[in-house]
Amino acid sequence: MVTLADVARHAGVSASTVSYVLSGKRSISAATRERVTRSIAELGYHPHAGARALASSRSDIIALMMPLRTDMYVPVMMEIAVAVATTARSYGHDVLLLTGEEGPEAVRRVVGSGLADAMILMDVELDDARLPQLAASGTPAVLIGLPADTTGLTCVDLDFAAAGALCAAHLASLGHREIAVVGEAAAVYERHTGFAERTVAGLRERAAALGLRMLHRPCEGGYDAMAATLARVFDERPGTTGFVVQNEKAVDPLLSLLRRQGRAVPEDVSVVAVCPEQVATDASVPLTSVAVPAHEMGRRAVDLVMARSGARERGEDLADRVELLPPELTVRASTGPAPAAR
Amino acid sequence: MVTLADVARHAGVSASTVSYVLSGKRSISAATRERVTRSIAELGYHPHAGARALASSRSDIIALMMPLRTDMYVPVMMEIAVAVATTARSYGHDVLLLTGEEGPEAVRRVVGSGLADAMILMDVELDDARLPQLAASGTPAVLIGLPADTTGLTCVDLDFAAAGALCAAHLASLGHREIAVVGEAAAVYERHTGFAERTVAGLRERAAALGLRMLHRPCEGGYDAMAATLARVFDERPGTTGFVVQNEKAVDPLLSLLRRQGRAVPEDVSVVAVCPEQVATDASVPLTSVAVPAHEMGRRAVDLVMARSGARERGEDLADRVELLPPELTVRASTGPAPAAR
DNA sequence: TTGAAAGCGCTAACAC
DNA sequence: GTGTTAGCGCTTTCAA
Repeated sequence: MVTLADVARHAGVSASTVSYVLSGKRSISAATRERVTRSIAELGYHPHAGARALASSRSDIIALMMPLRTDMYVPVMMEIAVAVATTARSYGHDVLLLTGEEGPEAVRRVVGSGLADAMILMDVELDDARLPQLAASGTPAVLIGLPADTTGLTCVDLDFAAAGALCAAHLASLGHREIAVVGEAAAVYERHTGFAERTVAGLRERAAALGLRMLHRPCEGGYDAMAATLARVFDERPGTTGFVVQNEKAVDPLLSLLRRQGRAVPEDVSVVAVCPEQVATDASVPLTSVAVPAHEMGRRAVDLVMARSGARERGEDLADRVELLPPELTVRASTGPAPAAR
Repeated sequence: MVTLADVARHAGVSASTVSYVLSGKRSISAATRERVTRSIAELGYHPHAGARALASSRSDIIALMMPLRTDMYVPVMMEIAVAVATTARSYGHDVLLLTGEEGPEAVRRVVGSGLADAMILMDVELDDARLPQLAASGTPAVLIGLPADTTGLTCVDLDFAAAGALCAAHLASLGHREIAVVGEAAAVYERHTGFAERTVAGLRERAAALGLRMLHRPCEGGYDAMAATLARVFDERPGTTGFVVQNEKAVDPLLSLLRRQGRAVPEDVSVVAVCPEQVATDASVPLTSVAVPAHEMGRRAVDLVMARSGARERGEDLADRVELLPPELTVRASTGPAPAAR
């Protein structure tokens, strides 16, 4: 193995000089830098990660904790993870992948061993068991999602309440008076992941303000579950002309069922979705939708966690910071004027 | 920070004894082990990962390299990644997440720095640029997917050729004589990822053997692309009664379009899919399918890479090993006797 | 069954 | 602008 000492000898300088050329932490003459750089290339030197971590007590690794669950829309998780990994690289960091399986213990293990020096948690629950552990460790961390108590925490998420409000306002502006919300699986609400509730709260509030009647129904997703939900909706509110869907697995079934029932979209019924862009554009009717900005969320999470790490090294202490990304509604082919208003 | 020396002092033993209690590499009296274990717990000691890696030159980290692409079915990638992470933990290892973005350079960096001591590559292409780099580094590695030349490599994958053959045989046994294959996006074939070609090859061969006429058409997926593909198929082969789909994004559109055209599944047309179980069971008609065993692939990849690492430490050298998982066809509601045969 | 001690390769004062 | 040197916390011979 090629070591720093080998490079130093080859370049005719001391070890520390090589180290400083690499870290840029002190000024080096152009000539020396040149010689060292050349030696590094010639010998094919790579600094040993473990040795560096030991000496500097920084591993340059961010741990990313993912949920194991399957009731969430997986591509969003994946897009966040990829965004985290690529953004981390742009900061010269790598990403350690942890699954939720180990639970709070993983936080202790990874941070206690110095394996990672920062952490990003995905799919945070309102009352997440990992948070006390994290707070106690003092590790710079960023949550994707919003827990009940954000004191001392940094969080990133889509502003789901605003997203809900946006959907309600859009349908109202088209003259719809009765709308139905097809939500996530009941388990998602029971787990209190937060985002689903926040969307519904935003919808409800704006709907009330605009004088809309609104019905909210959780839905497991899939064809059969959607069929049952849809039947119930039209049974209870035959006058429903607008749908808001926040459940990727319910999108295709919903459109397919409406078609089969002879309800044209958007002539008879309008549909707005809260979902990733691709789901909206790939649907049988391109959907008017509020995008879940997965990539942006991953990127911001890394930006924030790096800022926190930097602050910590400078001895600053950071205030809580909750960053809610503003939703954007894109109008496509699935929404139009309410039938009565035409 | 609590160090090994702290534990040793607290337990009244030497540092090496603590180390050996932890590693189990030499026998320790029950009494001593007990004292040491207690001290570790009391002090809340966690070995420093960097120091350990430096002294032992093993990081206990497996690097997992994922593709960045979006034309693959993402949940499969994700399920493999989660399976890799959880299986790795059962071996006491962690997983470093690399995206394909850095390309071959990532292999050099991660292995050269001793950050990871083994590697798993996903979505390997027939002529993958990372392979020479890997071979040169001598790092224990396992590929998920099959390159053109597997000399000296360990690979895991579904036996897609056998999967194709199984689909052809199933349709033939039901009396179908003309079948159409809806494949992955053209880009997937152009990239020569292998799996798509292998499925088609297996289909073609068995179809020929059983006297089936077969048409193969790549498809981008999504509603519009599927509509165009379907029109062409029935235009060229009006007698087509069986479909094989290997494209998750085409499944729902295909079923939806057939329904709209008044072709009942499975009475008029049978459909077999090569896809994850969930896609098959969630479809509007539960699909007869050959599952892509994502979890199993991730798990086996870790098993094999750990075996390779172990062998390397014992100085053995391993022969090539290509492990093709046997496909299983599950009959559901989307296939039935060919109309003519009823 | 246990201890002593020599590194592993790098960083970061401290000198000049 | 550069060199010297003392660790960082652990593993592993070597010795007892």
